[in-house]
Amino acid sequence: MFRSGALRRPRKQNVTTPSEKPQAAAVPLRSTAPRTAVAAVVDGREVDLSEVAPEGAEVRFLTPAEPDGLHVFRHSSAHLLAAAVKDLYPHARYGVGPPITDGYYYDFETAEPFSAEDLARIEKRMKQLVKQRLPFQREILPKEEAIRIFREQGERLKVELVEEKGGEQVSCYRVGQFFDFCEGPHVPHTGVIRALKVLSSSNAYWKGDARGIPMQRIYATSFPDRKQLARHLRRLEEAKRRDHRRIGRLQRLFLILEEAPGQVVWLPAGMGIVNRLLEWMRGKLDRRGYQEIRTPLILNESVWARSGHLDHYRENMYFVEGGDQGYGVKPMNCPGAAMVFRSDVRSFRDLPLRLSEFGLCHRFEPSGVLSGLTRVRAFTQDDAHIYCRLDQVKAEVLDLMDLVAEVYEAFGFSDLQVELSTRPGKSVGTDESWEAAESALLEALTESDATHVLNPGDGAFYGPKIDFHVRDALGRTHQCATIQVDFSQAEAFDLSYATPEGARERPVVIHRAILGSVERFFALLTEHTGGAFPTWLAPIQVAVIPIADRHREAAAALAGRLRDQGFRVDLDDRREKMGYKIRHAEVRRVPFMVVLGDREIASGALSVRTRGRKGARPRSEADFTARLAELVASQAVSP
RNA sequence: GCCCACGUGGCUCAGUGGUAGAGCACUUCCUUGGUAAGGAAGGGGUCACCGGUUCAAUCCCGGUCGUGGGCUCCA
Repeated sequence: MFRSGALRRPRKQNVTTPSEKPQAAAVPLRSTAPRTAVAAVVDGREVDLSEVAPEGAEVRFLTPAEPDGLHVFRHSSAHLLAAAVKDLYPHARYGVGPPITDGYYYDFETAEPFSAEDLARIEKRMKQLVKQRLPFQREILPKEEAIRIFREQGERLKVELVEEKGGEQVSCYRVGQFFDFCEGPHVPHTGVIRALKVLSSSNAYWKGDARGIPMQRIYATSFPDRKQLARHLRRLEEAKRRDHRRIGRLQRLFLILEEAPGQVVWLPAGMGIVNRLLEWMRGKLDRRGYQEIRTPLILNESVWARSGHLDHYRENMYFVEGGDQGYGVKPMNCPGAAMVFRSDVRSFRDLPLRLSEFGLCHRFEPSGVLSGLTRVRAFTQDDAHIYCRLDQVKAEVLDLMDLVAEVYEAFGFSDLQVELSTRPGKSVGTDESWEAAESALLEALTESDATHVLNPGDGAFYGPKIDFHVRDALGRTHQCATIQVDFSQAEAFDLSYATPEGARERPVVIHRAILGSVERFFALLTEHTGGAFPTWLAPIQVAVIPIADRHREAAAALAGRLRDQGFRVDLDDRREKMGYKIRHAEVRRVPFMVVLGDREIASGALSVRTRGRKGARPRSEADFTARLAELVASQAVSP
């Protein structure tokens, strides 16, 4: 518990609560707020409902139904979490506790990490505090006073924060016995946090500095009602169910060997999907004037010295020796592409030169960040380098945006978020070229009607870029496609082309990946579809299931006919019950199951079951194959 | 890389200081069955690896490797 001195309220004369201001004759916002409001925006400033709006002020109320309101709600929940932790573990010093996507966390400095039992206790305590409907009370006090209080309480982290961030007057909040440095606003009382769940704990560092103070972070979430919480928890379950590592195991798509951490072993089923995916991409690239190349996996160190990787990327690279020469394993495909460009005399007539490469890149990632197919040490980039003039950038980017949309829509990803990142502090290239490139990107974005977010100063040192984030079936976003302008490569590799006047000029390079890493895209697609791959990609498209031994011959004949038409068919003629085989196919998410028994043989029709749908419908073989062919040809998203 | 947890048959996981179990999967036999698991029998594990403590280690301790979650979305 807090020592008594710390508990004492700051003396009255030091406190300026809004209600004590002269204009306090007016009524607090709360009295006119809708029931679900958690805070208000008065003239653009977020405030507590206990505050009073000045005459004629513009007032808007925030509810958890909107992002800003939910933010306040979760922020208050974080305070509640810290309050519970301080009740139960008085020695835990509290750090920071912001709301995050889907919840909030709070960091504590403790000797011992929190166990699962601790988390359960904390959740229980939080719920007790909710029942008490404790008010969130704002207190404004002088900086020195706040520092004194936190120092008395032994909260050295808070002292540090107040010293760093506090103005002359410092805003703090009290909820029950818990007192925290915080700008607010907050919900009126803990009672509104009706549904909460403590999720997990893990390690973090004070201010994110791995050399700094280790902290124990507790993740939790909260909602204004239990239904929403239940829905969220169901979604978490669903995410687990769709985990590409689980499905990869179940459907025998890929392996990751202990002997080769961070690298993927593609099994036949997964390899087939990847191959079909890449063939499909190749078709698109052909039509858009790309020329595919393949460059060496390992290149002499001199190349990496020239490209700058040796200076800036060394710790992420693998090196090998051959003879007395040192070689670097490529972490990116750019130098190879640059050498292809340089291998011939280029003229302005050759531009834009679009060189694509499905290049296998190796990057030494720290062991702690590896994860399934999403964070690996070896991956295939669906890369391309477009060599063009600065004035061609816009047209190329427009074409790329079109390609990105086309590719992602084909898999049912309709929600693409676009980010434009501009020149960072440290960068190469002239002011004029940056300006031209940035405006080319911006114009392309505008013309393609893409709503985008601006990330000023977040571009690469060699040029501005556009990143794409896709939203999957569970509402999670993933960074995939990227378009980057590069002013550095042409210089580093002395690339040039002949202008109409016969002069030599440096081309601008556009790097771009559409799928990003093929491995990561595969993971995304697996989780997005829950393993129910669209028919054109599915490892097995049809499971042919004979009912009894006497139907095996007809089933084999049918399977043969389907295979002759190019379909991928599994003939399940094991001596098992039909229901068992149906289940087998359903679990593997085979798009179609065709059951063959006496009835089918007599009628000549097929009984076709579609995955995920109970029962079967009769269909003529011709209809069925026509339907299959159509699904494949159109690359239908479902089934 | 750092912190925490975990590593037991192909998979999911139980378990104990006295050289190990379940379900699924697999094999064989019986069953010939109408849209998500028929029955029986059987095979399969140096309990991740290396070292230590102990009469005895899968279990306790240390190390290594691997896996998982996390490592600021800034009061």
